[in-house]
Amino acid sequence: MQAEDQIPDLPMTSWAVLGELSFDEELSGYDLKRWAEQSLAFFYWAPSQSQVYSELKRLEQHGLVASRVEQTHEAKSRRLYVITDEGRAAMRAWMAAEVTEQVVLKHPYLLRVWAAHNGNVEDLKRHLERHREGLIERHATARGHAEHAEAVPAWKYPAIALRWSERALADEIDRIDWLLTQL
Amino acid sequence: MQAEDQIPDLPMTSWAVLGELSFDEELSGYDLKRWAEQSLAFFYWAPSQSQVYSELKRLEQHGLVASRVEQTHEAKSRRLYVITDEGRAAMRAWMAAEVTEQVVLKHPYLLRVWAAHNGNVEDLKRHLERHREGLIERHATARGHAEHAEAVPAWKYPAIALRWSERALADEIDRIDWLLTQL
DNA sequence: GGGAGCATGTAACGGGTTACATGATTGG
DNA sequence: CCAATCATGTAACCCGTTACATGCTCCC
Repeated sequence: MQAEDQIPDLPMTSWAVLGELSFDEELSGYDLKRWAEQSLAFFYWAPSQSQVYSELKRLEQHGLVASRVEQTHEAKSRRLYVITDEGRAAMRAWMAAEVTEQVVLKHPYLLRVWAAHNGNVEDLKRHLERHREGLIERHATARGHAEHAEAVPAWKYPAIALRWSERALADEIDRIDWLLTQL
Repeated sequence: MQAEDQIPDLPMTSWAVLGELSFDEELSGYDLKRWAEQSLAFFYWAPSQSQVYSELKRLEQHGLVASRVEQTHEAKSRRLYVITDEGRAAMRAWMAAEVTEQVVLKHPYLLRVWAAHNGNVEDLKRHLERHREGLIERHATARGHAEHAEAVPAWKYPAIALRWSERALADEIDRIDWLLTQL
């Protein structure tokens, strides 16, 4: 009776891809990659193109997704994937199970702050300011995506995740500003 | 004249280990691992034990560190590493160069928030609350380490990095609380 | 006509993890 | 005496990236 026992052992990225398909749309590897860049990338990861395809193969081997080939035009086709009932059951079980994975943060800028006695502090400040500029942009992008998602009822939870990302980026900007006062 | 050209091409974790040795203490692989857990782990990563040893080998092959064997007791020895002048030069060049690596965040809880329509929201909330408890603990630990580091002048920058981590964890806790109101 | 975007896939590589293996020392 | 900690290392494995390879379609 324990759902956990039936959870197939997949890497996290598989769950991310299966999660995308759990929104019940028929999507190609290409679609999945682009969508991941606009949502998952903010709090999880943007998988490489080649990985999306290999994860789809893996999921299909496990019977969690099914595919068909669509003949877009005479000499062109694309493979479209849908989640199966097994896939939906796996997602449910995965959601119910304890979270065993750790939150991973790898912050190359903080590594340099930590080791700042090896270099010039003004150089480091310039690096941080450039980082800050990128964050401002990402923050605006996250807000845009969040607003977009909020307009679609089925995307309630993606919208919450994107608002979280917006907040996380705002917090990160504040902390960069704080860092600049400390250096 | 461009320092960047002379930077050996090493994975980030190598720089983390070399960075530890840049504080001019003679340390064993075991020491390095433990210290990483207490500082680097908060904003970068806790490398596995086996990796520390292999990174040290790599660094020694590049001439960035040097080692000697200390005979602790008759039948027991440990290998102690120090940074070389070349290693110090490499660290300086690395600090001056543009930061090309991306900040990596992999948040398994947010992935589940994003895909929350697949499961029970109450389950998810419970997972988040457990996560919150862990964060409270980590927050206290970070503060302790930061206070400890602040007492040592040579650890000025590690102390700043740890204070940053303390703030990052406080922000993360606030965002979890916000998430719980939204679900 | 040409460049941007659509679209899919393979192969090589490597960073990093887990598991295995071993054994001494220290403190309760 | 026994468990925890100190201490080092190897081997297998795999996730994920980069680079390579190919070719169509749409729009300016």
